[in-house]
Amino acid sequence: MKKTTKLAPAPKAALPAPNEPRRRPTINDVARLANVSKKTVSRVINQSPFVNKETRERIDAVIAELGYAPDPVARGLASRRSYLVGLIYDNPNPQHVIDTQQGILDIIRGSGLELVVHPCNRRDKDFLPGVRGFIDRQKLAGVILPSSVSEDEELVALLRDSDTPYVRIASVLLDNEENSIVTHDREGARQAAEHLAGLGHKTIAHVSGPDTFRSSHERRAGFMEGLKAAGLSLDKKLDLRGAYTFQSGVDAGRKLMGQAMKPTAVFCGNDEMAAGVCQAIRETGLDIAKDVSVVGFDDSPLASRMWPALTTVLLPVKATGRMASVRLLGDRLTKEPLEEDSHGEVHPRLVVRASTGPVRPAYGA
Amino acid sequence: MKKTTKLAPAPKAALPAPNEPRRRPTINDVARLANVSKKTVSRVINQSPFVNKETRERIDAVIAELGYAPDPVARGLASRRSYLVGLIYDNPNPQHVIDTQQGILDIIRGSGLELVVHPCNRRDKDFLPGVRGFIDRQKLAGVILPSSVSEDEELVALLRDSDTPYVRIASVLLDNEENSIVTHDREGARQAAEHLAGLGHKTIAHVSGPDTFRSSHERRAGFMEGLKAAGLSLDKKLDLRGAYTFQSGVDAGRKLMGQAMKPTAVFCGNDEMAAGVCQAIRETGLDIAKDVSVVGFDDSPLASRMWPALTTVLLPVKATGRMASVRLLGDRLTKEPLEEDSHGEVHPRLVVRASTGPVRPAYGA
DNA sequence: CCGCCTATTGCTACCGGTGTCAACGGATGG
DNA sequence: CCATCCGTTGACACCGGTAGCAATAGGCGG
Repeated sequence: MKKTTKLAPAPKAALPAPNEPRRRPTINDVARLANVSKKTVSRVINQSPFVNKETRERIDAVIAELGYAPDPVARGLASRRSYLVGLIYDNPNPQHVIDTQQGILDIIRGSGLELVVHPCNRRDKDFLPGVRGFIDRQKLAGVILPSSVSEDEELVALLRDSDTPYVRIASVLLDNEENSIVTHDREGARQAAEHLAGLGHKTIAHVSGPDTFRSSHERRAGFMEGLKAAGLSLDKKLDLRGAYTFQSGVDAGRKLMGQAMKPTAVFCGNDEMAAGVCQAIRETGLDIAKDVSVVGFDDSPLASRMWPALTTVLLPVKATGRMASVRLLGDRLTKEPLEEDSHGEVHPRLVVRASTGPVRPAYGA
Repeated sequence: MKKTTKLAPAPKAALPAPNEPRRRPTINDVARLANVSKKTVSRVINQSPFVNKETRERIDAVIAELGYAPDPVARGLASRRSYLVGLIYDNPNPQHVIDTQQGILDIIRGSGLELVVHPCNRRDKDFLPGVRGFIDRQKLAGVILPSSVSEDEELVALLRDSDTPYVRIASVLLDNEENSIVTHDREGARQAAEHLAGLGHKTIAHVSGPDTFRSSHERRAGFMEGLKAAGLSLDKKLDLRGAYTFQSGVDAGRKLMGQAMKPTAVFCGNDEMAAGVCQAIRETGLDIAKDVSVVGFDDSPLASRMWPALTTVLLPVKATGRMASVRLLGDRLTKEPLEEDSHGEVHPRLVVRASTGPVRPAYGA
């Protein structure tokens, strides 16, 4: 490429020192070579419409030749807005986090933006100060709030205060549509209930998530709707609360299988708990599906790897990450987003696998 | 918010506008109030030893009063080094990524550093350009390379070139000790082999990972060592290669169970494949543990949630993330790292669960 | 009493961009 | 033919820090 240092007495080199160790080109280099002011180069990189076509082309050529790329740090300082997108989350259901992350990255890849992950603990006393520090130190381009934190109004207030754009992902509409992605968990749960009712189950239990999450309520509500539509109802003894964890599923399952009124089917608020319930059922020597049907929610990898594979409600988490990114950054993205990523909502969908089957008349009541 | 143009002749306010909308304090504010130059304030925030004790205290007081925190973006621009730590990964075994991430975050929390995640695809043609762009745009404080990319010498060369500090996490020592975390996968695999041999198994199969990963070889080598120590060897027909994926485990399992020489035990290169093998075994109507023992590697959440719970080799991934961060950032961290996080290596450990049992004489050969 | 050394501190120039506003040349309209 | 306007462009200050080096002030040995 460059052929410097071939001849001994560097032939009256231009100002940049003879053996300058390959410095990144700056906007000044571009300006000099294109014979314009740096302001005009700035206009070009920012797609200002007030630049003469020829000038723009000349500058673009120089940029290409030099392989110039603007320094996001410098831009950040000058424009008071960094090129970082924040993902704040709590309660890391790892798969959920990864999927969201992946969705966001799918969208921002190539746009010069980067993703900063910032987990937090809402029960921690300095949760808010911590997040506040993060937010106003980094002057983020935007923040994405997945369901684990999207319901925290204090957090959202913080973002509004600091004038940071954000998008909330939640099971229902919490804010205005512009900055929300809605997952309609309720619909998925209804499908689960209908599926079980359709198989003839009448004694159906529910293990819900912690009531600090809206999604727990939504999933439970959807489940109730489904039952009701089938002319069924949920007995108090079959209505348990878990914590979205495997262990809480085990506990709930044991309780259910240890009592007089045993369910012939269980709908769980997520797959983790469903796996726990399955374990409890097995401990009693019963079979999944044949004796007791189990339905989960999320369609985590676990669901398809279990044996029997878990019937569950697929929640397209990755898609929510993509949508949230598009909402947040629409204009700043280089490539046009796919049409499917521009919606503001996703709809869960029942995936029938092997953990559910027709009710077994002999068993139970 | 802003109420300009309300009163006609702005009443000769002090220089900071009347209703300045709560601006973050800058180093200049601190300097002015402490009656020193900004350079001295800079010295204080950077812990320079050349500051008079009293001066330092006065400045610290002002900083506390103002709640001042230096702007990482401005610092980044001036010092040509950002306050961002990069995590580059490929082949996202989601759990692995999350654990590493979590480990890193445990360490950098509170230190003002943030974590930027940057997945990539090594098979992609513009993998290197992509990463290069990322690296020299962001001037990262450091980069952590988990096992999925730590073996890529081109990538490492890139980092060296751009003068970016990095730490590689790998199953063996690839570089110098200063910038490596070694996981000694081999030891874990040996334990697995010994465990199976100890249960009386003689016809033991191995499903290894793709040979593009060093870990595949290490795990296989450790397994062989264990077999050898027990006076056993690995039959060619029982030596299969998978791809670290669930489906490849299913395929391998079907092949194993479909051939004449059936194993009484299978050691898999990771838990995903082990789960696949379990599924294949079940498809043939056989029982895990009772008929065929299965051992995995990683101790992913899946392992403990399966039924029967999977005997596996626990790899402390989160700890590797912590160690890598300490290696990378040692001095820049606010809190002293725990002693346990300052080592450069971890050792895997066999976790015996329910998927392994004594060999069943009647079955197999 | 003076020159030199050391401990502190400040001045000034950047880092690599963006924002404001004035300047400039040709086209237009009166 | 001149004032105005539009389309373009550049000069300059500034974002909030850091870096290099000079400046200042006592303290000390000679």
